Amino acid sequence: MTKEEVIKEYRVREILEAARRVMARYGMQGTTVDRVAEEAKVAKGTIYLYFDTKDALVHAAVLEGLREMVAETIASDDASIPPLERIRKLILAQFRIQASNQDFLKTLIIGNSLDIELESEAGREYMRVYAGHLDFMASVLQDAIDRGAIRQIDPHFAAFMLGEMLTGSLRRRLLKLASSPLESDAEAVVELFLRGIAALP
Amino acid sequence: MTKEEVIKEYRVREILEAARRVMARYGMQGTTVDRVAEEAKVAKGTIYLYFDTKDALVHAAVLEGLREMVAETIASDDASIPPLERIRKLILAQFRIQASNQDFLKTLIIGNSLDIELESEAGREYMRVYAGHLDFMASVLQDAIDRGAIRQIDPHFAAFMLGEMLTGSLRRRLLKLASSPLESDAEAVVELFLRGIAALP
DNA sequence: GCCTAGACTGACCGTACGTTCATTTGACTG
DNA sequence: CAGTCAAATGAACGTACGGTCAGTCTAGGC
Repeated sequence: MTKEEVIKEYRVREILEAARRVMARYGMQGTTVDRVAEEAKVAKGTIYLYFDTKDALVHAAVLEGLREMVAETIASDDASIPPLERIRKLILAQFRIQASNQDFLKTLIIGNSLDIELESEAGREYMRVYAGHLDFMASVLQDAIDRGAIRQIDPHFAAFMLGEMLTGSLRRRLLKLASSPLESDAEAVVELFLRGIAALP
Repeated sequence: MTKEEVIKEYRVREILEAARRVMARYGMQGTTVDRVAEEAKVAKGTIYLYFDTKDALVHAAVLEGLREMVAETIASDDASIPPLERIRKLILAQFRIQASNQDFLKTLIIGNSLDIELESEAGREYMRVYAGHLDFMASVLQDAIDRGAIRQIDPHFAAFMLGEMLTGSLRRRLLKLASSPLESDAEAVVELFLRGIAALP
């Protein structure tokens, strides 16, 4: 009984890891059951002994990946140090964790929705539109820096982060994680960003 | 000649708008040529008179949508007002623009990579993991607020934005928009975020 | 009022991929 | 060593969907 469960758990783990490797290599669209089977070195039918559908397989693979990352974050926490230092440590820890899961996260963060290969004409065209927008915002920030209105900061970095906060606000709303009116989100982003880039006193 | 071009342009516009509506309703995965044809009230073959492949169609539809939004942003800019006020206006304008393109953006921002229906058991499970993580980060921030180490700010909002900056850093790197070492990004995020939530002097 | 060009149609085709299941394998038992 | 049975296999199936093309329709010229 226990032995069989060990074997089963081992198989499941093998398959889930293979699924994440395939996802990382071929993207969400290119992740087929055939490829996962080949990567896990089992027959396609075997996968269906452990997962009802392809969706269930992908679901389990992603969920396990996320759970591991969340657990790692919490494990790195130390509530005994001063608040600001604690926050700082947590941010740095999450950077480290994300970096070591890059390949897996890649499929969840980019490529994903558009099945866009970055190195394709289509991909480059999207990037041109996006980069043009970032350039514009960065130039506005650079102007503010030149006039001493905000502190010295990499304007492209700041422009990108602002964009992330903006789409993040929309995402938060769409995910139903925010019930407050849109205006208060907008004000909060203005506040957070402007303070973050404020000129040194 | 001119008349034919007008007709052609009209058709292309109709089809692209239909494509965006289908994308908004069914998500990227559920966007089929049959559905776009039905939505545009033309036969499937007609679409192939104007676009070589499905990818080209989707590409054109998304690109046009993005370009319109970028153009609207720049149109709202006023370089004659003081820098901080100018940045503030731009942020608010982008909130407005994003809000009026919600349905279209939805497919690009969420759902997308996982073809996850938010109202499914799978979707809820992802959200539980994610929300748990946000709760943890928010509790750390709440602790800092209670101790007067940072200013009064909605801790869930701040936790979410921090998460956006973190995944944003990774995204920026994967998009090859940043060449700087990971560590300097991490430091810059710490700086931007901690200043943004800093206690009032 | 016929004729032609070309816009438009939608039935059809080929393929990729998720899922199934009859058959084989091999570990354990008596 | 024969028998048993669950685990594993992979060929075969069904279907959804991108793409095609032979046929139909219509506007404009003569």
